[in-house]
Amino acid sequence: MFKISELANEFSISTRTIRYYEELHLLTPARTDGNQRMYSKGDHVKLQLILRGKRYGFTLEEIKEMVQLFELDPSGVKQLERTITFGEKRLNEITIRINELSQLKNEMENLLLEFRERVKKGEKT
Amino acid sequence: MFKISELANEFSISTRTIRYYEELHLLTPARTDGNQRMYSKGDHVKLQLILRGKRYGFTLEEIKEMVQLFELDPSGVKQLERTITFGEKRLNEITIRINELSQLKNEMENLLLEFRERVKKGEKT
DNA sequence: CTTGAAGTTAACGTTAACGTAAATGGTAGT
DNA sequence: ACTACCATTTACGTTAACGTTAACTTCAAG
Repeated sequence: MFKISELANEFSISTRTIRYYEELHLLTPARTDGNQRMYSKGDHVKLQLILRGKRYGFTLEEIKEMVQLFELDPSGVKQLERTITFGEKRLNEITIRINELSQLKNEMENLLLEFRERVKKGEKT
Repeated sequence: MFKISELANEFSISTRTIRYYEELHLLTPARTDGNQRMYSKGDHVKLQLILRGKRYGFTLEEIKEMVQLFELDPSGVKQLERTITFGEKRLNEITIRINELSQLKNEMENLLLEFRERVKKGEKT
């Protein structure tokens, strides 16, 4: 169990941000006797997912869907199948992103090689 | 050479967006006799880079630096070395992102496997 | 040479994702 | 019980990244 400031410190975000995620129903911590938020290990994992999602430009709304995917315990098979379909879509998007990023990486690597060549020649002449 | 609406259509963005990128000095198209914007092949490439950068959550300010990296033709060796250093930093960031994304991909794949197992069992009993 | 589509600048509007401040309540150590 | 610090809600403020509107100009087709 974590207090809000503990999470904030660990992830280097503000408590406001964490409470904001609760406003959007991305997190739903339990409360203590005195009405203070108590975050479980599961909340901790969810917050990690949220922050990771943000780093790839997903909106909080999109992240909400992904987080819900991780917390769902669908009972009916119909619901399960819809969940799988949605998950596969997300997975495809992510695969595309990985490929694009790899391409960008290659472009930058080539660019840097060119530059290093130029430095060499500049030094030798 | 492209007109602004041609670029907008090709990339499915608004002309306002393209002009906004010019406000931020991300693009600097030439002008026709009648003061209309004409985009070169180089501008076309830059716009691709900008949109790709956006998909990974980079801000336009950050993208500006990356785009400038691609258009720089540094003459002095000192400047070249600084450019390389900067490029290497960016490259590291991108590598980290690729790794994180791959991890997320694995997690989702496992999740989907679990779900598919559950569907199977649900069908068989 | 007119006419409609597409271009221009300037300026104000909008939304997501928080920041910040105020007023107040809870908690832990002495 | 006092102190210092953390928590709470409410509400207004801020910034990036455009959208939208207005008032006009330029281009291309007939």
